Amino acid sequence: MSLLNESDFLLEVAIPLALPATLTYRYSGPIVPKPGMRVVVPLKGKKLYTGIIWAEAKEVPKTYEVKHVIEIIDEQPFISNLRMQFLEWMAGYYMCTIGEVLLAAIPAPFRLSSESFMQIHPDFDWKREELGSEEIWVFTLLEKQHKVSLADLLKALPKPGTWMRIFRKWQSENKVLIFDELPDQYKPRTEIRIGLPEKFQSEEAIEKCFDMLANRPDEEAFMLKFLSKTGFSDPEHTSWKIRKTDLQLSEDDKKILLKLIRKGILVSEKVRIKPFYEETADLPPPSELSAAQQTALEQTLAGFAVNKPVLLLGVTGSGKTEIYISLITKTIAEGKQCLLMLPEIAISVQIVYRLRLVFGDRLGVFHSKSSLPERMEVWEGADSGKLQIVVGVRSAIFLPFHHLGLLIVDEEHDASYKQAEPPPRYHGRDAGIYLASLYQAKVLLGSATPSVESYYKARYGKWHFVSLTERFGGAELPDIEYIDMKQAEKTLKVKLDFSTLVLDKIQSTKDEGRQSIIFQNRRGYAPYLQCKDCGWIAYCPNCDVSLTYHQSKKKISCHYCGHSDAIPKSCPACGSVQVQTVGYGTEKLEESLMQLLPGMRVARMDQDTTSSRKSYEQLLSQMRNHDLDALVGTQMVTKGLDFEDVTFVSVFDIDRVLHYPDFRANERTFQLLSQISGRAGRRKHKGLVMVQTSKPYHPIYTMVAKGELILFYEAEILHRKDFQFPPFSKLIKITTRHKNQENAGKAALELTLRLMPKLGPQMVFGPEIPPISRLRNQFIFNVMIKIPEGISAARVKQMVKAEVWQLQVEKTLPGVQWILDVDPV
DNA sequence: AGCACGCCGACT
DNA sequence: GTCGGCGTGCTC
Repeated sequence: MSLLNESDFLLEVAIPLALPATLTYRYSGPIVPKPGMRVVVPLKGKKLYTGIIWAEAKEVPKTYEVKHVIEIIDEQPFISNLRMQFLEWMAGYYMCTIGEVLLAAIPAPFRLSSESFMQIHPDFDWKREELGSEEIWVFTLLEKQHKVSLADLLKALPKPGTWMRIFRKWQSENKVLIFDELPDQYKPRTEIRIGLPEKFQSEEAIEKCFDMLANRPDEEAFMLKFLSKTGFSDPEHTSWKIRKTDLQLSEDDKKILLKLIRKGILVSEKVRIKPFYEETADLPPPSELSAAQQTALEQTLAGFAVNKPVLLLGVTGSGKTEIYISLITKTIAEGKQCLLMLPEIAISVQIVYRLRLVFGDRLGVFHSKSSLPERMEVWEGADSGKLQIVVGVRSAIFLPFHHLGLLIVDEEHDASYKQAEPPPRYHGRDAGIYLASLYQAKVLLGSATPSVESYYKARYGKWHFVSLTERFGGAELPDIEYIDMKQAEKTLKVKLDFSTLVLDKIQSTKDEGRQSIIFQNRRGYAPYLQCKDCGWIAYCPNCDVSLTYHQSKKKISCHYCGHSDAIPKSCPACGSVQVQTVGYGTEKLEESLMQLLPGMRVARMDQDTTSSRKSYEQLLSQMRNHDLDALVGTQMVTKGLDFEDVTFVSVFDIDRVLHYPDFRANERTFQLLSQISGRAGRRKHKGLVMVQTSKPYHPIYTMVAKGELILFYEAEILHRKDFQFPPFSKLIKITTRHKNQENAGKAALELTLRLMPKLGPQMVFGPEIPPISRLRNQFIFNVMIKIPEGISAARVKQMVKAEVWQLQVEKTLPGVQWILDVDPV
C-alpha cells in the first residue's frame, strides 16, 4: 500500500450491503492496512458498518469528500487472499456485487455494527485485578448495563483508541458476547437428567437401596417406576439415567424425588442438550469396501492424480458413503481439510451419525438451521484447522478453510444447490469446484442420477468418470411398471384417480408387513377450487396462480406469496354453492387412501407436516417403528429416505413433470423417477414401483424402467446439442420485474432490442412471459441469453451488464427491477 | 440494509 | 387545511 501522506491511506472498502461497488475511505492510524482486513466505517449519517479492505484506491475522488475509516479491526487479514479471490470471482461470474457476496459470506456476528450489542460472557470469569484501566472502564459499564450497543459504547468511551479491536479480541477470547438481536439464542438449551449414583449401579447395590426405603412405600414405588423407565428389567439395558421430563412426574412425585436426591439415592444433573447431529448412536463401524467399491475408489484416485474433478456415478444403495469415508480419511491423513456438501434435506441424522462415528470431534456440521453460535463454532474450527471435515449445505463454501484438500458434492444434480434469492445466485457445486481449484483441492461429485452437464463433462474429457453400478450387499433394483390411466379409466379400474392395481398393492404390501411410499409433487388438498356452475376459479390476488385448497387449515392459499383466504361457502361470481375442488394434492391422497383402504395407517410428509425438525424426525421414526403402513409425500420423500421395509413405491402423476416447458424436463423426469425408485426394496426384499401415467410408452419412462441410464444421457446430450442448450451453451436469464405489466414488458423488450445487434438472434431470446407471469403483484418478463461454446462468456456478461446498467441509469423505466441469473436451473 | 426525500388518504 | 403511508434513491 502506498502512502498518500505520512501514514495516510486511501482504501477501497467493500461493505456487506447491496451496493453497486466498493466505497473509498481514507485511513490514518497505527496499523498498516492490508486487503482482507475488516474496518469500521461511517456510512450515510452516523451509522457504522463493518467493511472489508478490498484494495488500495487508485486516485483521490474529486466529486465528493472522502470519509475516514474509524478503525481497523483486525491485525491479520480476516479474509485470506485466496478467499478474496474466490469472492471476487463469484461476484463476476454470477453478475452481482461484492457487497452481495459478502452478505452471504460473512456471518452476522463478524459484522460488528453500531447496532450490535455487547454483553459480558456468562461463562468467563473476569478478574478485576487483572484488567487494565481501560478494560476496567468498559467492564464496569457492561456490568452495570447488562448489554450495551456498540454505538453507545463508542460514545461513552474516551475518544482515541482501538476499541473495536479490543472488543473483537474479547469476543474471540469468549470474554464478551457480541450479537445483533436478542441474546436468548446464546443460552444453551439444557435438560435435567435423573440417575442412580455409581455406587448403586448393580443388582446387589439396588437391593441395599431398597432396604434403606423399607418403611417408605411411596419412595419405594417411585424407585420402581424410575427403574422400569430406565429399562432396568430389560437384560440389555445400559443406562442408569433418564430425562426428568420422561418420568412424567406428578406434583407429589416431584416431592418424593427431591427427598430421594437429598438422601443420595438418586442424583440429578443439568446437561446441555446437544444438537441432534452431535449425538452419537450405536451403529456398526464402517464396513470393509467391496470389490466394486475398491475399484471405484482406485479409479477416483486415478482421476485425482491427473487433477481432474471426478464424477462418481453410483446407483442408489451402491455405498458411495464408504468411498467418501475412505477419501476423507486419506485427506485428513495428509493434514488437509474436507468439505462434504449435501443438499439441505439430505443432511439427515443418518449420514451425520455415520460420519461422526468415524470422525468424532473432527467433524463439524454446517446447516441452514444451525444456530449462530453453532455456525461460529464451525467457522472457528475450519479457520483453525481443528475441524478436519465439515458436512454442510451450499453456504459452507464460504467457511474459512485453512487448507482444503477435498471437496465432495453429494447428489450433485440436486437443484437446491443453486441459490435463487437473494444474490449471489450461485451454484454450490460449480462455485465449489472453482474454490477447490484455488486450494488445489481434489473434487468428487457423486450422484445416482448426475446432471446432464456433469455427465457430459465427465464422459467427454474435462472431468474423470467413475461408475459404481452394483448395489451394495447385492440388493436388487426394483421393478418399475407404468399404469396406463386412460386404459384404467375405460375399464373402470380407477378409484379417486388411484389405479386399483396400485390400491391393491398398497394393501398387499401392508398385509405382508411392509410399507409403501406414495409420491405426488403437489402439497395441499387440491390445486384448484372451482365453481361447477360458472367455472370461476379461486385465484391469488397478488400472483398469477390459482389458490391451493388446504383442508386441514381450512384455507385456500397461494404457495408463492403466502396469501390465504377463508374457503368461500358459495361462488363469489354467481352465488352457486356448487364449489368444488379440482385435482389432487398430498393431503387429498392421504384422505383417499384412508377412505379406500380402511385400517391403513397413512401419514403425509410435505412442507405442511414437517415445519419443524422434530415433526420431520417424528415421521421418520414412525416409519422406522412400523407405526405407519404408507407415507404420502412430495419431493421430500424422493431424497435420501432409507427404510428397510419399504418395498412398494407409487408415483401418482408423473406426466406434469415431463411436460413442464423447460429444456430440463426430460432430465428432471428421469432423475425423479430414478430417485424415487431408489426408495423401494433397499435391503433383502425386491421392490416394486408403479407409476400412473397417460403415456406408458414414453421413451423416458421406458429408459428408467430398463435402467438404461447411459442411453438416456447419450440421447439427451444429442438433444441438447441440437438445440444448443447446456452443456453446449451457457445461459443467462434476465428477469424484469415491475408492478405494472407494461413497464416490465417494455424493459425486457428494450434490453432485447439493444442486445440483439451486438449478440445476434442466436444468442438473444425473448422477451418471454414466464408460466407464472405475476408474483407478489409484480409482473415478470424474461430475456434469455444463450452463449454458445467458443464465445467468451465473460465478455458477453460484461456486455449484458453494461446494457442493464445503462438502462437503469437512463431512468426511462423507473422502478423496474433487473434480476440477472447466470446458469439458471 | 437503513435513512431521507417525496407525492396521495383519514384526521385535529 | 395537515400528518404520515411506504415507494424510490443514495450511501464514499
